[in-house]
Amino acid sequence: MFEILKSYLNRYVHFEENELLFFFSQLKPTVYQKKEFLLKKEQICSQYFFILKGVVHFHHTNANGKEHTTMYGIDKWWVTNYDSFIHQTPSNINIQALEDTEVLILDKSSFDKILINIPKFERFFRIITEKAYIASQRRIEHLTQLSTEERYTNFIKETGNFAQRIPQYTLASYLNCTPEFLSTIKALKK
Amino acid sequence: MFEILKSYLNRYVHFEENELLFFFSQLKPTVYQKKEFLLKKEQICSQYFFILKGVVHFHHTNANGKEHTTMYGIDKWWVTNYDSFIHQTPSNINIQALEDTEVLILDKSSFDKILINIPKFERFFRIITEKAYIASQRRIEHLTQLSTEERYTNFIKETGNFAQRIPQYTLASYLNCTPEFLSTIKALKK
DNA sequence: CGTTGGCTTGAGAGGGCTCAAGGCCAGTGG
DNA sequence: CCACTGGCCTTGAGCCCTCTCAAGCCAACG
Repeated sequence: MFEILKSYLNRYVHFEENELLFFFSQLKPTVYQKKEFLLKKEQICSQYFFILKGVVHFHHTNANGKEHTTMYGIDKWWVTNYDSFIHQTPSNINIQALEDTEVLILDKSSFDKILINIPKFERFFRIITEKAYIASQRRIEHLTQLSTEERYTNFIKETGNFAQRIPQYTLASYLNCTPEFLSTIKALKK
Repeated sequence: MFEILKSYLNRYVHFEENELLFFFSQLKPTVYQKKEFLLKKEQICSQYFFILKGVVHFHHTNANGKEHTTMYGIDKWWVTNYDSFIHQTPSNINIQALEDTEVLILDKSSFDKILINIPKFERFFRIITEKAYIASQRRIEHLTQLSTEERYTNFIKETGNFAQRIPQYTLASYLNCTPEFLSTIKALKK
């Protein structure tokens, strides 16, 4: 189970065996059933999740009462609500499993402890965060530069058959359009 | 000149005097005139900028030949094109001064050297990056959840009179609308 | 096998765009 | 020091992309 994570960690920073063992000792393997919540709105997010297998989505209900997906998390991603996790403030979003999902949980207190004990993990999490930031910037570019149809086409191109694993209404809101319009786009492309 | 940066650094991580001196020794004070480029598209971004005073904007020309501002940088911000800087790949955007702008420049090679010599800076840049990421996430929320008018009102509320320091057509593209429409919105709000 | 949630289809409406023209400075050169 | 010019902002008309609302369909699940 830790093998997946080990190869992931070593891709960015080289860790010694004892450092890895200490890190792994802080992780709690957990399984969430489909539709189960990893984090609920208003809670303070005290966990960093490494997804071993499955899919989650970040979502919240906006001012007009519509559910809006802001992000997906899949296999081999570290995910958390950064704002809530870092600042220990109430979350403005839910994190919910879209499939049965296996994760490794790192508590905020363990996270802080690891960073103090093994500075290399500062490096590791800096790099992870940089990648998340770069992805976020690309998302903004897509939202502002591409038409809805282009965003859809691009999503399919980049993620392959991932779209078949998620409810279409979540994808619509992720792409920033209505389910009806996404449906129309799909019909046009056939 | 380094006093501003010193108080900024110590806000996030406590540094010893000698660590700060080493860090400062790596920085190159520079002034860019209004309209001068800090980075041009296609160049590899090899510099991290700390803005002491002034304003810059990140922009590029999109497929339809329109200039698009993706981000502003102001006093006391660390800015760079992360994607280009981290991966040492050609930049897809320009960084250009909107006013005469004083910066401290940190080269990629110095950046790498500092991180190796003083691991505390890993912590510092992790925290900086987390903040940039959180801001980026909030920007996505605004783009997807708010109307153009709400985005404008919100921008004014959050930045005060900053809007008066920048050309309105750059703000229009930052808010993801046309200059004409932004002009209409402003007229409506009087 | 009925119910419920998600997807599709279609009509009508509107937010924001395009295109075009006019006005208002700020900067430049004579 | 003034006239000129080019860039930026404004205003308006017409249009289109995407939304809202409504109805029907289908698959999954109790």
